[in-house]
Amino acid sequence: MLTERQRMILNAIVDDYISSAEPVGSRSISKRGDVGYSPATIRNEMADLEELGYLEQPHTSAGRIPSHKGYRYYVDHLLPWTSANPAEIGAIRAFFADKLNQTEQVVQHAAMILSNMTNYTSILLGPEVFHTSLRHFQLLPLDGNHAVAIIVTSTGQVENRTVQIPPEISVSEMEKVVNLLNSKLVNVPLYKLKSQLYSELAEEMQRHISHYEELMKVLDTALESDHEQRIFLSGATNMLTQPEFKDVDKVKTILDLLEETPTLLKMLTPASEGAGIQVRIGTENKHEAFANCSLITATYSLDGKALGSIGILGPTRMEYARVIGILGVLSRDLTAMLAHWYK
Amino acid sequence: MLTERQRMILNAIVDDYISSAEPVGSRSISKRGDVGYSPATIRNEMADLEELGYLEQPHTSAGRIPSHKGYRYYVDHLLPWTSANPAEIGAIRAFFADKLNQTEQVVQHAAMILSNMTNYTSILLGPEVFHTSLRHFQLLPLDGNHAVAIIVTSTGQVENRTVQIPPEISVSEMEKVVNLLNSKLVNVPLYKLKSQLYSELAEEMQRHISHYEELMKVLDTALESDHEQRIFLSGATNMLTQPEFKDVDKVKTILDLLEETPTLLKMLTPASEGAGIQVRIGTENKHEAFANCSLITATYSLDGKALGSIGILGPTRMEYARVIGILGVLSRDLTAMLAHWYK
DNA sequence: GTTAGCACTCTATCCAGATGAGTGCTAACC
DNA sequence: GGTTAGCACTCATCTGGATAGAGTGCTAAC
Repeated sequence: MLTERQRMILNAIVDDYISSAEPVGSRSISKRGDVGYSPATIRNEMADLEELGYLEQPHTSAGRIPSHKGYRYYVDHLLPWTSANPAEIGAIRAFFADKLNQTEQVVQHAAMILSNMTNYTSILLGPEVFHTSLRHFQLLPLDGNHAVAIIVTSTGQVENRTVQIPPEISVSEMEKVVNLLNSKLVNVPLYKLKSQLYSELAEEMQRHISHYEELMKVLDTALESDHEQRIFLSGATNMLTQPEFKDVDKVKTILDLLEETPTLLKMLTPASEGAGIQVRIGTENKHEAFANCSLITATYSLDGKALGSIGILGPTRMEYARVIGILGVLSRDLTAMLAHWYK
Repeated sequence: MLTERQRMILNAIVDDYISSAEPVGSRSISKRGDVGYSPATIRNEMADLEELGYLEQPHTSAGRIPSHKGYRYYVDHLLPWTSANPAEIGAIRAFFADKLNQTEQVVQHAAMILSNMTNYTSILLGPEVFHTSLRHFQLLPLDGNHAVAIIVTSTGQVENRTVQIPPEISVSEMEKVVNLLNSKLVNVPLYKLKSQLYSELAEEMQRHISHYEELMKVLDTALESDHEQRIFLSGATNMLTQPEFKDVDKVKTILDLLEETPTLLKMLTPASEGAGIQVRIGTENKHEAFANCSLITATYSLDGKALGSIGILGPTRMEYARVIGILGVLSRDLTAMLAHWYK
């Protein structure tokens, strides 16, 4: 258990280090207006805090920098969990007032806004497939052999896929099948579409429709879920402006990881439903490349179900308070907008 | 006019520098098996080549590096314009055999293949809007107030956009209009859709349809061409592995430019139709940030019209021969595949 | 409990000299 | 005349030592 003074000093050190990226010494802490102690006193406390594991010393005669444990304590106990400041809130609101477009575009632009505002890297996960269902299915013939299968989801996303139509299947038959699908599969979650197709419709189709085999093959590819979750990245190069990443090799491992969609997906998937804003510091992110990074994530939702998430990636020395404020406002607004938009 | 020996020496220097990224000296050229002259002779020629502007010296006692003019000469006159080697061709072919999906996915994956094969950054421009026309238009109601406008193009791309439907417009009226559009606007190039709507259909609609004003507003947004051309980037971080970009600041200006879609678009748009493979060296790219980069582009087409283009961005010291070979094979195959796919 | 003072530690920076790659020039060679 | 060996010269880079400065830990005084 830390004393009040230790908490204050730890707070001051983290704050200082966040803005300077240099080890902070006892003198500079002592000189701050809000700290009424001499450097010597601060030094004693710093030695204690180091022994407790909250601070680290790069070398004997350098100042202290917060350890991961120190950041963790800072985030959990010292951070002012304020909302974003009015100017920032204004910018976010203006963005939503402006862009009442389709979900995906909003999400994409939100990523840009975020990275511009924070100067960190923003990662957005598009509306999640698991919680969306089929609203409408359609096949548009392109020519004799091909058609576009169009799937409209409950969140208004449109997925499309070109399929090959065997010549022996007639247009009228195709139409019959599409109607059947629309009457039976609407409101079924996307990821269940295929199993549902086999369990509920196969029998009926087999009775009424010729060329059953070929048709099923077409539908199978049409409903193929390449619904890979969409990931929108913005401001990846902001990493390059951080002094801790002035080493090209280090930054490369990070940027490479950012190009790996599956990894990002795993990272952004919230640990527990509705956990609100999560902060993962340094090695708490499972990846070695992110050992010196922190990731702050929030989710946005529709009908109380998490639809996607928003993440900000920066150095462990990150402006936690500000980012958390902005993320909070944005995720709330995104949720509100989706609710209003899709009732 | 260069002598044969000068050409050979220039060729050797460029080759050497491409693989080493270090200024090359007379001795190392002399030691190559295919050059039968002593360092002194080479030095004399090098001095001449420098005077002619083909070589540069970073400082007095360093070796020579090719100037932009030198690279240009190399590309125009010395380069073996061979095709890619069998292994590379095999990899490309395997990719096309595997991925007979929709155009956009193919393009996206092609970008990845390219950057992996070359270790440079690949930039692909998706099928171009100017040369595609409307194949089918459709409005799918989502709820009382919204509908998804779906535009299928002649190349099989599907664009979609959510629009707001004023309550006073009835479903049957909407259907009438959609049918009208499909009968009158099919095969009209996308970028002409809106003007055509006003010039050819406005009058007829005004006569037959109530709520004309509101309807036009809906159609106007529905046909809005946010057909921003799609750009697929891959391997942007490969830039970081190049020794000439070990300076974080330099690489940042490049990566930042890569995030600017409009700039890339301008760069990748071919200077002249059907120009085949183009090589832009250093400052020939209009942007300062690319002063030390070269961009090699090729186009792929359908019915003889350029549909999109493929680009490889690397340092001016780039493996021109190899990249050109690979790009040639890929653009031909992409063209062939599109032709086969959409007849 | 707090603070001033001081010796100590360690890094970063600067400078001088050594190193070596590579050139340009001259003179000799074929 | 073209080619090459030899040599002096240049210049970036590397090395090691000296120095400055930031910051600590400890002790003693307040």
